[in-house]
Amino acid sequence: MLAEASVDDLPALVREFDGGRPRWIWSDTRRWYPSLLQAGVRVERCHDLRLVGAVLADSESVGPARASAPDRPAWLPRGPAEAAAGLTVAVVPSSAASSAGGAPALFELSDHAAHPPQVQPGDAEPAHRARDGVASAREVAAEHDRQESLIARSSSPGALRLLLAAESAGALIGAELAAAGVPWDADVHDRVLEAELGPRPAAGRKPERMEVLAAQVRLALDAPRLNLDSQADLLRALRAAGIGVASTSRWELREHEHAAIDPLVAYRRMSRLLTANGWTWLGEWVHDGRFRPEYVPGGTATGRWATSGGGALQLPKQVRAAVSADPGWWLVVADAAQLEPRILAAMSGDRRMADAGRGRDVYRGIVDAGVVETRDQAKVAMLGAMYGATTGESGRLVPRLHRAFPAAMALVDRAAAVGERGGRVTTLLGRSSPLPPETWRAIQSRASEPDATPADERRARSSARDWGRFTRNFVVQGTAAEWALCWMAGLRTRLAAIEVGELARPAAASGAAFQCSPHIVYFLHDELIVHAPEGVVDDVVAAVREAAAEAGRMLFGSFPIEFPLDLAVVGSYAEADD
DNA sequence: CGGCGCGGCGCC
DNA sequence: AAAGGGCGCCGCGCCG
Repeated sequence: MLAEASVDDLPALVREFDGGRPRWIWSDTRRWYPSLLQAGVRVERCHDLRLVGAVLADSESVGPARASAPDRPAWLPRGPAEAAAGLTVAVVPSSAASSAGGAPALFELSDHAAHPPQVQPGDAEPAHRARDGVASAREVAAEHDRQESLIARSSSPGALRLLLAAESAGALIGAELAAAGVPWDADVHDRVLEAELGPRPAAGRKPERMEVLAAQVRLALDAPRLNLDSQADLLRALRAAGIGVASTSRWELREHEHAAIDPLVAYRRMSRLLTANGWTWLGEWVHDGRFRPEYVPGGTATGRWATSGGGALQLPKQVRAAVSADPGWWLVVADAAQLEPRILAAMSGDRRMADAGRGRDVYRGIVDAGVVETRDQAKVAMLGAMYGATTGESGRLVPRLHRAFPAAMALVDRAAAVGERGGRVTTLLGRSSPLPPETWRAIQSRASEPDATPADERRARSSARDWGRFTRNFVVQGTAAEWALCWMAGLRTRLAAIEVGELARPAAASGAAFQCSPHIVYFLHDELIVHAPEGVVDDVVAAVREAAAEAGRMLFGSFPIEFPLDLAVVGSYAEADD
């Protein structure tokens, strides 16, 4: 079935068909979903051809199947920056059709008014197709078939299906987060800024307190015209004053005793707050009591999300007091405690490491097992093992973990070895790392030529180890990202099923699709916040916990691993920060 | 003038 | 107190 419609009809189409629980197939969630949400319409499931195509293009699980399959079509956007526009389609397998194995329904949505087609007479393959992600309904259906075939012929279709469903759910959630927004109290934020920086300065000026600190630094360094914001000038002035630093970073400054250091560090701290999350940021990113950052699901190589504006992934603790629930609503703040060590234990099948975390803090468990003496040592050793530390206290402690947890350490060591050779590594569910860039290969081959110098060899070894640290971390960080996606996707489904009774005060600023029901408002790698009406907070807490337990089972089956949550029901994000 | 790399630093 | 992985954003300063 092929139906033609205008993009403006999409909300009505979705309303009509979503009750049948179809999986909507579309080119790019970022192209289609925001306008649906704006119309107050949510979809339950989707297949994001762009995101799925990106995973399949690299996944080693697909391996041989890819060689005999056609390439991804040129119209399919590659990167998140290339949002598709123009004529394109949504494909809906109706519940009846899919259960009967019949053909899906195709909807071809024209958007000619907004994006007139630029086809010149005689164009075989119009240039705007490749550029804008424009495709016909048949092309979208064909791409879906191609992707399904790759999955079916892969070495682990089940794991890959889970990953790709979670990835697509993540795309829906990313759009929903933007639509709902983080409830933000601009007055609280303003009070934080005044407490830290003093009164708001006039446009183009710095806060008085920063000027005072700058004057102290200039006096102490005997550099009356010094610009503290210029790293080069500052380094020169520090060295001229006899402070032997190689950089102006805070940790290096802190190793010296000088009258300039304290005011300089204080200036830096204030400058950071002012430029990253000051009044300008507040005016640009917070409107009507909501902070709406732009998330980029699947935006990093490991599968973690990125952001393309607003800096949502780096909200400093200083301003988290401004994240506050609407009247009659609460924030349910949950983060997975020591997610990455637990992920490593489970994916490597290391029962002793899993035991160390059962019913307690992982790092405590490592101390209790007699591996190291203090919790801090356990933490730096574990981080060092996952990040590839070779020096310092961390590097010295890692060998103790090798003796205690050989299976877990062998997994990350193997991943590092593959990376050092320039190979790919793959997460539990099948996301593979990118290959190193051409420049990296050039450095390696230079070192193996007969006339290679010791410097060439050093450079090659160093860049090989750099890439090895990346792949070492990739398997753990990437699998942790998969757990987090499954957690969040399961939570989203559960939240949608929670019945909200008579609600005293709808959260109007959350948008038509969310104002009466609990919804996720923030996500940060292993942590999320649900904005929940007073009456259903207990249901939301239970949903958050159940979804975490279910994510563990989906990834690791019956392997005895726990993913405990630190969870708090609070009025303000800052209160969750014990 | 805009683009880009880098240092520094916020988050996990 | 950093180290070792992943990011984004800011200001600076260089380049075309």
